[in-house]
Amino acid sequence: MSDNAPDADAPTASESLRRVASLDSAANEAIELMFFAYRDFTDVADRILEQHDLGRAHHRALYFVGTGQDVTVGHLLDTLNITKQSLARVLRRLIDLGLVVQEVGAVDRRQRLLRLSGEGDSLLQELIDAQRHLLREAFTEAGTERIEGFRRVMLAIMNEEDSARFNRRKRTR
Amino acid sequence: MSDNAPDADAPTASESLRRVASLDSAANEAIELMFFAYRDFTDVADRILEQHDLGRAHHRALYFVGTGQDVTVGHLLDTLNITKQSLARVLRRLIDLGLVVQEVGAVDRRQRLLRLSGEGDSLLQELIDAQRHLLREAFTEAGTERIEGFRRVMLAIMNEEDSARFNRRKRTR
DNA sequence: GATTTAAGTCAACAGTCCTGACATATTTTG
DNA sequence: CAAAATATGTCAGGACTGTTGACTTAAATC
Repeated sequence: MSDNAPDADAPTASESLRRVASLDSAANEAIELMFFAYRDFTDVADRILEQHDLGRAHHRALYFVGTGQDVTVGHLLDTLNITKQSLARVLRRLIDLGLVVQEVGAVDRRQRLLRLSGEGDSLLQELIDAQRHLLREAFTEAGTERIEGFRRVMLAIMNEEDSARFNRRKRTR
Repeated sequence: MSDNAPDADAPTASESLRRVASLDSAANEAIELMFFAYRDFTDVADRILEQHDLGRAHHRALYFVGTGQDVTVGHLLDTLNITKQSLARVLRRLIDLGLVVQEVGAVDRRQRLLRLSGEGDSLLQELIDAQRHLLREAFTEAGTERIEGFRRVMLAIMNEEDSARFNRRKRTR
């Protein structure tokens, strides 16, 4: 059922115990894998952000503004799951620095459509390049045939709301 | 080489271009996988921590104190990559709450060996259970044969220092 | 015209991280 | 043994990111 072995006979009690135990120990290990891998993944971006006196919050806003279409403040609030105040502070800084520009929505003039300036885009590209480079190397080191396993597990870790958001974003681009 | 096709002949220029491009697009996708998966992974713990008025920093300290042996303040500083001040504040709280206890090192009396109280341990177990449960479900959903791909990629994402630390911790337990 | 919605703003507070400086106890070293 | 190094703790102060709650403005919708 779960693996593709032709189950000639049902798993014995001890076998299924072993299976559960190994799933548990893999999960225990994965707790640490998540911690260390995520830390090093964010580190490569943090080093670039530091040079511009920006933080992770700016990175996230820049990212979702730059990779989406017709991104409004409301969309950003939804995607980032933070409050209007938190976002406002971050967005204000990005706008003041000239990295993000706003324009009044064509359909709904209450909306402020956000997009990156040329400068904002080159910073974002620098950040994406750094993380993409790290991941490309990791895929090569792990073996490209392992990418699919990584993908599927990461997708399964995400909650429904986020995997829906993820797929929506993918489709839209 | 990278896929399991019997490479009868060397890859053409356009093939190797395609391969690089697909590696890039997998890496682009992975940037978002990391963001959303990590957020949901930490969320399950955050919900528990909230009930105890503790934050992520307390979680991390609790985790590494509880899963290591003869953990000193210095070890914790190394593992967490934060400053003494940051750790001190967090540790003070955990000690005041009676979740962590200190004892003077037997070999080196300058050291303070840290360990969890019964209460600290049950909180840690609650946190680990929540994340382990999420990961176990994810492994099952993705298919247990995909765990190895996930593992290897995550390990490869980690920098050398952290993968060394990771392996050291594994061996020690 | 009244209500709802999108966005911006003010004030205040909390958690977590940082730097730099300095104190104490203990171990190691010359 | 005295001096230097190490492990820990602590003080002061600053930065960033997140929170809640209340209020305003402008535009869309009913």
